[in-house]
Amino acid sequence: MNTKSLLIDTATSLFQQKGYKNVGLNEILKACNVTKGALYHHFPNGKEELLITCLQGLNEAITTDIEAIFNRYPSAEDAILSMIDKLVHSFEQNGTIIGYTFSSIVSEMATMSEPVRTACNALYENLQHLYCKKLLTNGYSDESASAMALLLTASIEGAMMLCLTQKSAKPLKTVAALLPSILKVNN
Amino acid sequence: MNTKSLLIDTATSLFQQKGYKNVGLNEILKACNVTKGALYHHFPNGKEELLITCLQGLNEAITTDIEAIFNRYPSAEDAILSMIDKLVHSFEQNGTIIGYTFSSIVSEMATMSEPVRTACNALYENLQHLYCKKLLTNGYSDESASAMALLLTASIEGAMMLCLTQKSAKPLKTVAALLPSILKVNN
DNA sequence: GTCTATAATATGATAGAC
DNA sequence: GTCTATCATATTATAGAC
Repeated sequence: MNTKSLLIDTATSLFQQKGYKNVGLNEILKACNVTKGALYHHFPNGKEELLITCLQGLNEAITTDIEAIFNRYPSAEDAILSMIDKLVHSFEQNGTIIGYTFSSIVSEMATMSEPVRTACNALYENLQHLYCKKLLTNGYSDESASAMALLLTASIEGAMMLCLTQKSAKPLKTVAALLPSILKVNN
Repeated sequence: MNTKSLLIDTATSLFQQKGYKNVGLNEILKACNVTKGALYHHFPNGKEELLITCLQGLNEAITTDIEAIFNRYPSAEDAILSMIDKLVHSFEQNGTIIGYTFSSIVSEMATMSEPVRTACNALYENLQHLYCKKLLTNGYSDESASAMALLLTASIEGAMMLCLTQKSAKPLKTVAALLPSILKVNN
């Protein structure tokens, strides 16, 4: 893998786990054995530019991943439950946030940097768009699909935060257990 | 107000708005005209001790506040909607997180400091306990009340993050609009 | 209990050789 | 494109006078 991709991959993982400010450039550089000179060659605007590139990469990766899952399950309920299940497993394996959540970055940076806020917003909008599309194929109306997509995004992200504070995947599982009846309500 | 309370109030507000790492000691000190010597007299263990004290104070303030709202509305639905409404208004007025959300702190610190994680966890558990109690008086079973309390906590906290990235209170309003039917599902 | 001055360190960023 | 050495600054924390 080339240096730039290596930097992005390493930084993405660290940012997701520990947030933005908690990860120093030196930590990223050491983790992937790249020097400061190389980093500033690829990202002239430094750390923040690296973060935004990470968020954009994450956006593409998440889209690919979720679309693959959604294509396997015709039913929106099955599809979403399978997606959460994947989230639960990765949390239980790694003990940290990986995958479709980036709450650490959002809540830390949304009020601090406008370009980062925009990148985070694009990510959430894409996520909601994917959910929305799936719900529409399952007979939801335009407005109830979009409202439900927002609720899904919010409750999954919120549950992830509870998982972090509880050091347990239980909150995510509880939300998953409630979803079937909630999904039926608005359809 | 005495110096210690002043420090706690100022720091609580700044931490909620900008997170932990984004707020330097100097910023807190300057905002309330207190010197470093005074801070370290009251909080010998420095910034992290101050944060934990803030979280504990927040816990009490939130309990008082929510209990007051809940006492005004016998119906769980009315009570929770009124609570969210208060959140919406304070977001629209201030443009930042104030009140019952502390996602910035949680997601930033849960993986970094065990004492802070514990304090955040206590906060969420208290929140869920309050919701749970209210739902129980409205005829929910033990288990469906506790599951619903978790969903409420997660979806409100998640919606707050979407409000931050969208710079709009709409996500919180959408969640509020969906709540009535969701609350009916499990009761 | 509060003040100022200072320490020790870590941060992001830059310059210039190769 | 990558390296090392260095800079300027901000961070938390401490010491000691009052």
